Amino acid sequence: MQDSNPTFSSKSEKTRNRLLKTTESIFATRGFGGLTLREVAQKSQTNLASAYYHFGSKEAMVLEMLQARVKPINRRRMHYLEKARAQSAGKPLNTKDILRALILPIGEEIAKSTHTRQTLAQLVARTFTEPAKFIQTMHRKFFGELCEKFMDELRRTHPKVEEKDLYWNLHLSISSMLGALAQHRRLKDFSKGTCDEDDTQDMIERLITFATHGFEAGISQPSV
Amino acid sequence: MQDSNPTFSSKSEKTRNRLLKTTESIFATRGFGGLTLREVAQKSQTNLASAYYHFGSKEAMVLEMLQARVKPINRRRMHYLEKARAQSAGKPLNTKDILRALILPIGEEIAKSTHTRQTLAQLVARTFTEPAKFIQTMHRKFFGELCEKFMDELRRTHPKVEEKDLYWNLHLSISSMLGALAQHRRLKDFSKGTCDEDDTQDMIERLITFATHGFEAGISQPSV
DNA sequence: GTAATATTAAAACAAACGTTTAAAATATCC
DNA sequence: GGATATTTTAAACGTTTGTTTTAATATTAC
Repeated sequence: MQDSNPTFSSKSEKTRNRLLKTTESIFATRGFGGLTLREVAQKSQTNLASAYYHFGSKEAMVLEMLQARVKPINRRRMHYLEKARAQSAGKPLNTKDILRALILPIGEEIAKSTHTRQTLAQLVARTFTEPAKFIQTMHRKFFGELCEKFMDELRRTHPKVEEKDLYWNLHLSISSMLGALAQHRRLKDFSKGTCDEDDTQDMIERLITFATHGFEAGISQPSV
Repeated sequence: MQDSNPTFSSKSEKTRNRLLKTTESIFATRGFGGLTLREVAQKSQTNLASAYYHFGSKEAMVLEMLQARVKPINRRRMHYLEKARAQSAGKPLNTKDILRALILPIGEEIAKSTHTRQTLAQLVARTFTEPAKFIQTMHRKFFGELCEKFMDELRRTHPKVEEKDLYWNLHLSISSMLGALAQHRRLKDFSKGTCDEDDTQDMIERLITFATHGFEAGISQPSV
């Protein structure tokens, strides 16, 4: 078996990236079960076996795509968190600052291009509803650590609030974010054109406000 | 082709219901693509062709299961809404009363049995992320009317708030509900045992509080 | 340029899918 | 209880799936 992660080639990298890009878009719209390697290969203008040459299996291919997408977003989340703490001069952060660090990076990624705008919202949301085991383990691996970092920050901001309440409301905040992302396209239809689904900036701001006030209402002793 | 909806039989109704029950549980955990008729038939202790005899196709079977599940929940939602309005003596309802009517029926259904507790949360959430077209049309059919009823009530409560803001925050409220339901099982793992996933009553109350305050923070002129 | 390697391409594999058909078994009705 | 309609069963259909194999084609190194 060949090395499934060749880094020395330059030409093939393009095929590889085309495959990943197609994988992303199909996985986002139809999920793991709805994604077929033949369609990915065809829409990437290459062969079926080529996908196997580069990734070894369907699972490995989707996994690699997810990692490539999720990692930079989580990096930016940590970046925002640390930046906020640097500016706060040792004082605890606002709930809003913490949740903004959680939500904003997704908005930035969505706003990057028309491609990601249509895709990433569904993609991220899908990783949470997909039942495939490897996605769940990936999830734990990628988000477990991140969640603890955010929990630490929330504990600092709300030192007298019970652990259980913090977990629950962080959970609800994350859920609202993912739910909103997953259903993003449905809003336009649902509001009969009143709401514009393309206004990413607006959505993110609304989400942050929504989550912040929901969070603070859910903990018994709001600190702000 | 036989009638796919025989109502005069009594014995076969049991097989039918067994098929629907199995369909529900598998669809909830693995989605439409992950559901196979062979597995449904096997776990229902009957034959593959039997499923075709009763429903005609995979799509029709899942659709019938969804209708049977969603309809009573929406009925209870309307019931709560009308009850609240009867008690308010013509005055506009609180935001919380409206959102409670939206959220509570799902909690009641979840609390009904251990079977539904494990299943329904995922099931409802999945109808929103599933890409299958027939689910989307069903969705519009079942929830379109309901949403307008709730929008009417929200307009009455917040007469000076812009239409767009109402839509957005109802959207976010629904999203947070579905997101929380979809990820319900993950909370225990995520909180390392701090939170009990089985406490449905607690979850529903938290959800209502979260959504209500998120909603009211998102509209420019809160009326309460 | 030639040998070695990395990459694509075509074809075939077994397994699993939704669906159909035809016959056996069961229940219902007079 | 026999005729009729209803339900269950078993077997097969054609497709499509993920995966493997084998050969052809680019690319790289010397």
